[in-house]
Amino acid sequence: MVRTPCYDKNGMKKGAWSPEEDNKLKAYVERYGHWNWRQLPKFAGLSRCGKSCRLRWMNYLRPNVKRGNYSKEEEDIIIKLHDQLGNKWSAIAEKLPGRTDNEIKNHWHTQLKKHKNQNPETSEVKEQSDETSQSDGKLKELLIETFQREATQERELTLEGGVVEAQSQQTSESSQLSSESSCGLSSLNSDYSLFSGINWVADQDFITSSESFEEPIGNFWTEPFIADTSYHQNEFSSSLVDGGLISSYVLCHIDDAFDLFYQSMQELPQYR
DNA sequence: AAATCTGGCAACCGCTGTGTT
DNA sequence: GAACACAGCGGTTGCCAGATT
Repeated sequence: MVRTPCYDKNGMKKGAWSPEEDNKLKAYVERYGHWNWRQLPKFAGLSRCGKSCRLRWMNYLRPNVKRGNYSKEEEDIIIKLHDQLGNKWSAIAEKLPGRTDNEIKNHWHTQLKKHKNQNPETSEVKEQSDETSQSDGKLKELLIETFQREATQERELTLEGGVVEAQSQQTSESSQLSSESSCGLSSLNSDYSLFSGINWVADQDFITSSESFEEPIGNFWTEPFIADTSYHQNEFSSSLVDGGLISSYVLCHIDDAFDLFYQSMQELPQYR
């Protein structure tokens, strides 16, 4: 099922990921964000290339990634969108929250392509008509349902995260600041010299290798996090974060979900 | 029971687009 | 505008598990 682990000439590990590697990557990204995929493995204590880390995170470790068990509705959406968009797997994945482009692509090649060949009439691109409206209606319903499910999950995460956040704030300053960076740093310029003196290295409990870093380690995590403030566009969000009620990481995902939902709705004819 | 075939999926590779210098 | 670095995308491959012979 998976490639056997091996090392390339640069000493980079390839092939299947071990649970230990998964834990390191997950812990690092959740804590510090993916501010630079190329540099990330070094700081996370992984002997992997950045691309490999990104892929593993996006397709497997990322929160809310759904695996297997495609519903009929989801398959219909994939078929419909494939008719419209072709092999734009990332674009198709955007319409199916929780599904990754890689997984959709695999599912297409292993299941839906056959299905489509067997039922060619279902794959026709229909003109704007009553039929289209009907299928768009179903699509809309599914999008709403999916969005509501995602939003519920996010709320649960928010509540859990808020408690954890509040607790960790009491015990450790660094945990508060690091969690905020999970989202904010992701959108930052990769020139991390902006943050000279930052301890980007994962905590030692995430790292088993003896690799050390010579960059001076400063007190970044106890200082105001400038970049992240630009991310919150309303006072409510900011106050929640400032108040320690929720982490900006959670807020980012909620924002993403809203954006995705809004974008999806905009593309339906009756909502244009 | 052993050998072979096939399906499914994780992961790699190479290309492209975008941003920065 | 050229050169470079990086992230992201889509095609493809490698390998395992289960099915079939």
